Amino acid sequence: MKPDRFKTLISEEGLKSTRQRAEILDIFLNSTGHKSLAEIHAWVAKMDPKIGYTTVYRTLKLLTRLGLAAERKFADGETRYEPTHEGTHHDHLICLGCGKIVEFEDDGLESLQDRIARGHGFKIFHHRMELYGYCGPCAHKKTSHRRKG
Amino acid sequence: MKPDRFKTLISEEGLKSTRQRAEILDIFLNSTGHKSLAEIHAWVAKMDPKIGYTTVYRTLKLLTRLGLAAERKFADGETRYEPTHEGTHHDHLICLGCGKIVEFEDDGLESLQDRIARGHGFKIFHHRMELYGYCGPCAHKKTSHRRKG
DNA sequence: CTCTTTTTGAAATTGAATTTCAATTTCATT
DNA sequence: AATGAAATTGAAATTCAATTTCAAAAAGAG
Repeated sequence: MKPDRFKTLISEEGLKSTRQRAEILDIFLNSTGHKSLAEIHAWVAKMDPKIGYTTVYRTLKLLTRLGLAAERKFADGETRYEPTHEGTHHDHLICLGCGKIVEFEDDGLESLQDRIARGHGFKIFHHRMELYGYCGPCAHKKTSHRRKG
Repeated sequence: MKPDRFKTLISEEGLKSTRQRAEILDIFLNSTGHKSLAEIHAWVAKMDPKIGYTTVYRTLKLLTRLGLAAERKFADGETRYEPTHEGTHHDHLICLGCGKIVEFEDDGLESLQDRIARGHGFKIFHHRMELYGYCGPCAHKKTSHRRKG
């Protein structure tokens, strides 16, 4: 997102465009995603140590409200933020070995959930689907350690 | 579960069978499931006000370790416990209106997740799938309020 | 430039989860 | 039934992330 677009977007909300917000947005949008508040703050602080944790917290909440960020909470309980420009809807594969998080999208899953919901008389608005296991490299490491077990 | 079976199970673990543990287990197994620690403690305290919150907490952790309980964390962030005698594997439908939680099991979902994981080189060990929406009655209420909207 | 409103950042607060520790209870052994 | 080591209990303390408070600083409309 261009700095000017953010300025416009934010003033349309009746909010003020500040150096802190611009810096945090810039760093956040260029991050890989699924970062915790502490991680994002660490990055921000590296660029500008004057920016406080609270401001990063509030800015991420703001970005979430504006639809630029999404909050996620996986099994480890940490709140993570991902930029939403990464494609609108997706679910996650999470490696129990190295912690890698992979996004995926599956139409079959979407229709299956609708079918399940209908079967129970529910109308679904959103869902959460996370698959926990081992990615290729980690699965391989585990297997080779067990060799001849 | 019979009191004696629990006594046996617990002594096999090298642990001690106490009145508190027996009472908590009894109340827990006869609950509807998906109850928070505070809710379970409230029930327990109703039967025996001397039993402390910490003991309920520790006992539920213990039951989880023994495989008699399962911890769940839905979108509201509260940790909930369900007795595992309710059928081993299932996922959840959660009503955004009344909070009702319905369990479901779907073989198609299981095979689909395997297919997705394989496509990304993952080996899956467990997953989390929650569908959020409105149950029949709540969906109906919402619609009728909107009538002629 | 001025004034009002918003934002910032450090510190304080909240609230659930977890740990501590002295007193109590269990239970294997007398 | 009595003993004593080891586990358990429960109240209080601690932890830790999330959130709020509040005085000082910054934004931006006029």
